[in-house]
Amino acid sequence: MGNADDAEARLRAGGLRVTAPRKAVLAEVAAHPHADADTIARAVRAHHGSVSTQAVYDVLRVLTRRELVRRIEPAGSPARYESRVGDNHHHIVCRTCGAIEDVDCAVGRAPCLDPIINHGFVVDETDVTYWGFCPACAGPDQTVPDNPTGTPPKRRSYE
Amino acid sequence: MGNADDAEARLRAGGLRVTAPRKAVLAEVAAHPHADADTIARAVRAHHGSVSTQAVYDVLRVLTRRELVRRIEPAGSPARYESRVGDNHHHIVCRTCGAIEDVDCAVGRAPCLDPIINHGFVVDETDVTYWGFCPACAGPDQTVPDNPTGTPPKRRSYE
DNA sequence: CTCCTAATCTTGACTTATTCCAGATTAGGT
DNA sequence: ACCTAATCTGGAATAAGTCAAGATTAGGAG
Repeated sequence: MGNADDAEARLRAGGLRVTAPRKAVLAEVAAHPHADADTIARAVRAHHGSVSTQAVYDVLRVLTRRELVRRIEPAGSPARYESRVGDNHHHIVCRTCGAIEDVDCAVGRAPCLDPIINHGFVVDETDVTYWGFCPACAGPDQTVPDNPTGTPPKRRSYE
Repeated sequence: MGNADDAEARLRAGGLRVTAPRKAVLAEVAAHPHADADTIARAVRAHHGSVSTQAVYDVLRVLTRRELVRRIEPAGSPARYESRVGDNHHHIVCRTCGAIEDVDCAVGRAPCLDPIINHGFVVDETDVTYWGFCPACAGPDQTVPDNPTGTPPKRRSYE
């Protein structure tokens, strides 16, 4: 998945100028699904040249608008980015460590759930986020830790 | 709904000390569903005495933990609070003006949707957010405005 | 191939939402 | 009526992201 040439091809396909920061950001988003902007910035600096923080945000914004990446914002977490686009899949988030995994749409194509009462809204997308505990945080017996003192939740401190 | 006496009763029922800021915050959350912390703080100051910003955040945190209010965090928006709790209903959010309405759970009780593939996660809650345009922002003919220049989206600038 | 310009990138300040801290105040059990 | 843990106050700090102004550059026109 996502080497530099692939990134370049996708940028051109999206009608975007091909620049070093864009190739690098797109490649790193593909390499680190569900990473936040800061993680992506550090990965880019590690594997490619230096980039300004602003460039990373600008690039992510453009890629998101052109739908080359998808931005997700789980409650209590900074925005995350992924290069799996176009299928409206959903996410499952660990309350303890913040780990995120993809979940295929439970129902069908986007918008995959129609609200019964729509209050006159025109709905064009449905976000579904599952909350729980990942295998590591739930423990081997799959029981939910009700408060593992000493390991404060990194994400979503409420609830 | 939610006058001061009612708020006091609910605080006691939740095993919490009854204080002026708590009664005031709880009453204002009930009066302004889906308001953010700042809106609630201003409403409290307008209708009750003065309160520190910190007290409002503390109170909202405690009320959330005791499940007297529910905190929701739509992407691109500050956290919102509502006093309708215990039924895991969902929300529909206007991309243009940020208006939020309740939507009854489409399937059943919480967690109302089981992910097909759960990656070993123990899931205990499902968040569903519908995105679209409210009647006012979609226009009387219910068509989606693809970019009403001059009225930049207040919330969720991406996508 | 060279030039030109809109698009893009850089640096650095700023905003928003929220939390942390330390000390003062107070609700409500004894 | 007192005592103390819980709560509230004011102010500083933080995280994530945006804004602004000027420098650089990709890539189409000639």
